[in-house]
Amino acid sequence: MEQNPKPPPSNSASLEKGLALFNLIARDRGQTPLKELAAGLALPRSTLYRLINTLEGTGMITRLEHRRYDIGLPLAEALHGITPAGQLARLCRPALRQLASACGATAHLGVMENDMVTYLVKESATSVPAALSISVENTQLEAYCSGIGKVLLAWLPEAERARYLAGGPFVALTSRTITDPRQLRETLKTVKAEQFARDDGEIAEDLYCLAVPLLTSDQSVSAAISLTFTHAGQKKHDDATYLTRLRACAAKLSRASLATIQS
Amino acid sequence: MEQNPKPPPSNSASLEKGLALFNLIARDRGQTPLKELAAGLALPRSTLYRLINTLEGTGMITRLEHRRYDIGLPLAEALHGITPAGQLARLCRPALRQLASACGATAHLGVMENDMVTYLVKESATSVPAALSISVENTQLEAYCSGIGKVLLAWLPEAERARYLAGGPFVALTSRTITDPRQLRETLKTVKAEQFARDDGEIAEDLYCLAVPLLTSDQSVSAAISLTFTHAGQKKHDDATYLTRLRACAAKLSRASLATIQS
DNA sequence: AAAATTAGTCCCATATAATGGGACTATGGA
DNA sequence: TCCATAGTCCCATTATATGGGACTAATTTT
Repeated sequence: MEQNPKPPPSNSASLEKGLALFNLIARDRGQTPLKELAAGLALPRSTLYRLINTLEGTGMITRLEHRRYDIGLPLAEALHGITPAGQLARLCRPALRQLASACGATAHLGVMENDMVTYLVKESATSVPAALSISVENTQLEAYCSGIGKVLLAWLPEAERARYLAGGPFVALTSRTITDPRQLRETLKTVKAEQFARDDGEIAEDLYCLAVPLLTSDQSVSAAISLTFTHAGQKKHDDATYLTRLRACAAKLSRASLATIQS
Repeated sequence: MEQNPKPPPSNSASLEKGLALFNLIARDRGQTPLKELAAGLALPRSTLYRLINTLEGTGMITRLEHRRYDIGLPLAEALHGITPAGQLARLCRPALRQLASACGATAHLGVMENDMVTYLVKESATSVPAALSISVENTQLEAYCSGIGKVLLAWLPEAERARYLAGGPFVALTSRTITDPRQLRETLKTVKAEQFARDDGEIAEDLYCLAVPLLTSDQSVSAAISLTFTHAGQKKHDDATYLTRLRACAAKLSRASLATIQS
């Protein structure tokens, strides 16, 4: 019941056990008594406490009353200011920059927040065309009319998507913007089937954009990336070429979000 | 060059090594190439990479380009929303509640932020006397006129304290408020010498308060705790009695902030 | 208040599992 | 294209994590 690629690549079992324990504590935050928490790990008492003590000694966890444990203050200090979104941007930016430069276009990374797309990264090959000033890092845009938005919507759980589609109205930003919920639903179906989204002038007349998801191990989507061109501008190749590059980039980035303690 | 109490209480060496490595990465955030970063740990390459891979496999770290490593996305997600102040409050609250109840008074925990005291915890034995409504959790009060403020000022590095004292004016809140920087400086000297601060009606006529520091292993101060009584109210014992309890509580809480990876 | 249960520590013989030397391959800079 | 260094893999050795169990401390029950 391990992963297919490589059973155990090369690891340190006791480190892994200790981290698994830490992971449990970090998620539980002192709600559950240790015994119950660690039941799943099936560690002998002796070993369990040895690990607990080492974790505590290094500041990863603190012991609170009633046999409960919580994240340690030193760790909280070391990780102060770290947010999932910030970290995602940090980890993905170099690859997006490279993608943008290789394709002579603008690359974006976005996530869904309150039914809007938040752009976390924007990297451009050269100077940004004027039309592209609509997207700014750490600001939001509507989801229904952008490539990234459509990808994120397409991978949403069905219930969520239904709620979103019912929540219109979808204002037309250009003559090509999809404003009919039924048509949007069909489009999203296609997006999911084809594993990419296209925005052909739906957000601004002269913008063309291709987007693909960043899939996690459980096939859910954490974020999406896109390549945007000005129509007038330099779309030198056909969609397939750009999609290949986008997907290569997505695959590379997905690896970063893969890992978590299993079992 | 270990701690005095117990040389190595009982630990898991490989877990410790792994966490020491993680600690370095978490503080460095990909600025330094691995080799240089881990130089101090003196680990053989083989072992170093085994640890790195295990850390990466559990989502603690991510590998980025140019032999650099950063905090992993899964960890960032697990620890999202955790702040040092929040964690400090969380860890200390139970002990302060107990202290308050045992002393029949109100207990506070505060830290210094931008020359003001931020109150992170406020726990009262019974219903809060009206005079005590001045302090509210997560809001700030001036430092120069409160017990906690004076403790925090007293343990500040000399340069910082000088800057603070030069930064007046110190507005009188009652007839007893210390408003003269020179007198305040003397008071702080006494506070440091006696290891506690007293506020006798300096912030509000009928409030009496005793405060002690939460010392970390390096003798710096992260926070201070206090007991506040209404003068009219129930100060049943003399200062010494309350100070003993305050200090016992402080000692207990200090342990929580002690740990960090040592060299 | 005493007895019983459970948490947490300590010790130590054993063998498991981390170690690290070294060969090998990938990567990336020049 | 070459060279240096990063990173992987393998394996014999033994250092080190393991876990049983005795023991103490802290809680809870009666």
